[in-house]
Amino acid sequence: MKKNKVVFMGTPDFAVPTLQMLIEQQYSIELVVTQPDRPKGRGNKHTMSAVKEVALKHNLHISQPDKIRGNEEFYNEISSINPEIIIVVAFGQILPKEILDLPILGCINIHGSLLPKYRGAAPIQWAIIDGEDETGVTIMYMNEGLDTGDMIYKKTIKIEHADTSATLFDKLSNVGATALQEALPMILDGGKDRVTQDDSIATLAPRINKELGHIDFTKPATAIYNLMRGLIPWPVAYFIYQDTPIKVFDSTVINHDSDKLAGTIVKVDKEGILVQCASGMLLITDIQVPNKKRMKVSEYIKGHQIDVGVII
RNA sequence: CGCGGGGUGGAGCAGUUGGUAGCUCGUCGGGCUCAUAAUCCGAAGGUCGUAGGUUCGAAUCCUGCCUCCGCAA
Repeated sequence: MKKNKVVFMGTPDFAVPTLQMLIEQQYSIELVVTQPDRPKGRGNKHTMSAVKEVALKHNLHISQPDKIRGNEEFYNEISSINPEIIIVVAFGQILPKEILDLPILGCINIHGSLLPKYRGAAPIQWAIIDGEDETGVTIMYMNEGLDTGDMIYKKTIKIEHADTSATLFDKLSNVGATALQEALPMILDGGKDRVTQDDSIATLAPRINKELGHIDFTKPATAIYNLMRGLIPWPVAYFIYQDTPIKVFDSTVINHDSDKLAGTIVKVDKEGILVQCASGMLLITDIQVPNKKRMKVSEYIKGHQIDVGVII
């Protein structure tokens, strides 16, 4: 039985495996901090975070401060607990210095990349978009910088050709939990093996936005394929056909070229929509148009027309 | 009271001066063919989500209900 007093901070699905691991390992979780319930979904119903659901099920104390910075009430709440360690996984807010300094063993973060590469909000997506072969998680001490703290443990996994951000999130959330489990003894021992990040090889993984999903067919087919899978499940890559944005959910890279310009629709049939790119072609097989759900191109063309020769 | 779209033969869609329904694909039968996912001929299959209203008459207008979905990070 581990008696160390832990505060857990996290919000989405990604953080759930770690919380469950801490529960199973019988750490003394004094408090779970998560984002407030937000209006979400059709009809704007208030929905609790994935972490809150788990915390409720295990009768853990929950705190949902609106803002953490400058929030005296929350600071008092957490400092009165006097935690030895604070574990932060995809929490969604920057922690102020006074909280970082609180626990004697430090604030620990699980980051979804092999630091110092891909610091920032969207490390998993960018690793895929950049066509990386592998990525992983890093267990690190938090400081005031953006994912710049000392590292204590890493775990690497391969990025499969068919991986999307959705599948990789899933994998890494579990890898993150086991990585932390393996790293905790070192941390509880004072973290003597911490390694400083080499800032000179650091890269940034900024927040993803919708516009990033607009496919530029003057890029190589492979790059577009990587962009597509990196933007699943959100915001999803798209192209514009006759003023209608069409999202691309799946496609295949074809390794030879037509004699058409990049961006030209070369062929349309039940196999999919074949588009010439800068190098190679992309066979688009799964799409979604506004107000419709995702469907195969073979289904879509039964009721809609897509003309060959159009440049998109 | 967040915004919005839809429910029509197996699938995807069309059907805004209201007059009992069409298209593409698929399915079935047949022809052609060494053969074929190719092609040709033919056929089957729909109480137009549901309850009610307006009307001589509604898939098409109005109301309630059920139900599916998209956008909002």
